[in-house]
Amino acid sequence: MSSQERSAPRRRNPRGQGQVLKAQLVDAAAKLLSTLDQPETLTLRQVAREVGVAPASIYSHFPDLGALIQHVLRLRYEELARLMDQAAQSAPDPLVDLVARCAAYVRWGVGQPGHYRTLFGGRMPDDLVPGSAHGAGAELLEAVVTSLAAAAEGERRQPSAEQQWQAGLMLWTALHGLVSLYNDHGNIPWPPLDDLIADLLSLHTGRPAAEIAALLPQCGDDPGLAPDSI
Amino acid sequence: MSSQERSAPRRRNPRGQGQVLKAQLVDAAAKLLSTLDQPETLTLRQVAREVGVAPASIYSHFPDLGALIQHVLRLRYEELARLMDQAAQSAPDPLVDLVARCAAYVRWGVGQPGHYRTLFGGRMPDDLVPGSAHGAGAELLEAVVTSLAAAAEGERRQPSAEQQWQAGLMLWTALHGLVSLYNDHGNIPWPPLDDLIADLLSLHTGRPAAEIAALLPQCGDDPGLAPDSI
DNA sequence: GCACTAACCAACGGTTGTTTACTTAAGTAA
DNA sequence: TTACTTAAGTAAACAACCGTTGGTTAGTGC
Repeated sequence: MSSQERSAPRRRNPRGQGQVLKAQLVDAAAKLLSTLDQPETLTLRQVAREVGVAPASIYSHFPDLGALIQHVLRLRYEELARLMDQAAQSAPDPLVDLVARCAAYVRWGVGQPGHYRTLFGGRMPDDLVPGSAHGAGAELLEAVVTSLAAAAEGERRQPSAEQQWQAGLMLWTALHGLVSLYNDHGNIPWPPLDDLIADLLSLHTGRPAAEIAALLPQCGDDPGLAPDSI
Repeated sequence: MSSQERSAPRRRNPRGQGQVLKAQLVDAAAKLLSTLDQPETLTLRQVAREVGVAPASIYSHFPDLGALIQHVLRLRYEELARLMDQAAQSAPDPLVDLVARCAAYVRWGVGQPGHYRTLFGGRMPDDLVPGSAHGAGAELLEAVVTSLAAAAEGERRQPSAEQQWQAGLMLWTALHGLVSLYNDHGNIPWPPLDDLIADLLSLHTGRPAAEIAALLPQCGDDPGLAPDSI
């Protein structure tokens, strides 16, 4: 697994290029976080080994291990938020917006199980997860609540603010439960993911599942960002 | 936290009472598993300290740390299954059965966050979690699927077996997401738990939330087992 | 006294995060 | 070219843990 056991003493970066190692450290930590069975067992020395550098060298770029992890998590969190916003940015109406947003959420979570668990699994100490400090993805949640409420316009009865909030919460918990169990229990026979997303959104919007399914963006649509950054 | 630093060398148990320590070890491990922020970082030496015993003494009763943890998890799993069955055993009809079962699940999960995470959080290595080896609470899931299908009898269209399975899955993911997020993110303003349960079951059964809420057993009903065994 | 059981002590080999002191090399200015 | 400065990274050590083992002690009941 490790690229180099003890091969070359590693070509040192030139004078002003100290940031190169920093980027390598971030990439390696991200890769390990998403690869490890238990992301919270990420080790400073693992990162150092992955990059091929001495453990102490990390302290030139991050004050401690926690700061490195926190930096990686912040990047992932921003990536997810950006992805959801991009998915919804050209939506012609609130329902499409909601569907695109939720589909992006689920697909990102299923596509990156390690990162998802690390961000939303509640495993990391709270002060390490960026969103958690402000309410665990509060921005994402609020966007979903807003979209859901807007999509529910024109219903028979206008729900109160509390009801809107509760409905959004329920939707988020359902999305989270779907991603979590889908990721953690691959051994049970899951239906196609898109069917589940459509079914879930159908339940929470009251629209027929077929209508939702027709609105689901294709998997290849709007990748948002190429998988270059790991 | 630890009861005794290094006080007395611990009164030795009498001749035939070697099992006393075993029970104490199980209790201590269970307590630590439910208390620790990261249950998977449970340590043999932590258990030994909690009981006030030398680390090596554990090996008289369990072959290794994994066996001890596995034993504790099996107990918790059986406790949850028994609790759900007891909650539903005197249900007059499938809907009440379903509501009682799901309410028991959620309440147990919310009442014992550490145990719930340990069992269903996907944190432990698979071979340590008893249910996971056979499909992660497959029995619980099947019971829910059955109840949900029975409760949906008399609907307009009879769903196919696949549809029943998918509906049960969706219900379980929703329950799991609710418990997980409720436990992990206490900082966001949650509505009363019973409201959420009623709302969730209302979505998944198509019945009015008020009807479900009326069926919810009171919190004190049928404790099933006293909180004696930790 | 003797056998047995319950539990202990000390150690081994390993891991971890972090610190301190040091080396090497690149760029800069004389 | 040579000397100086400073960034980049290393090596070695530290103290704290970990799971596990082998051999040992001390009480108990016959």
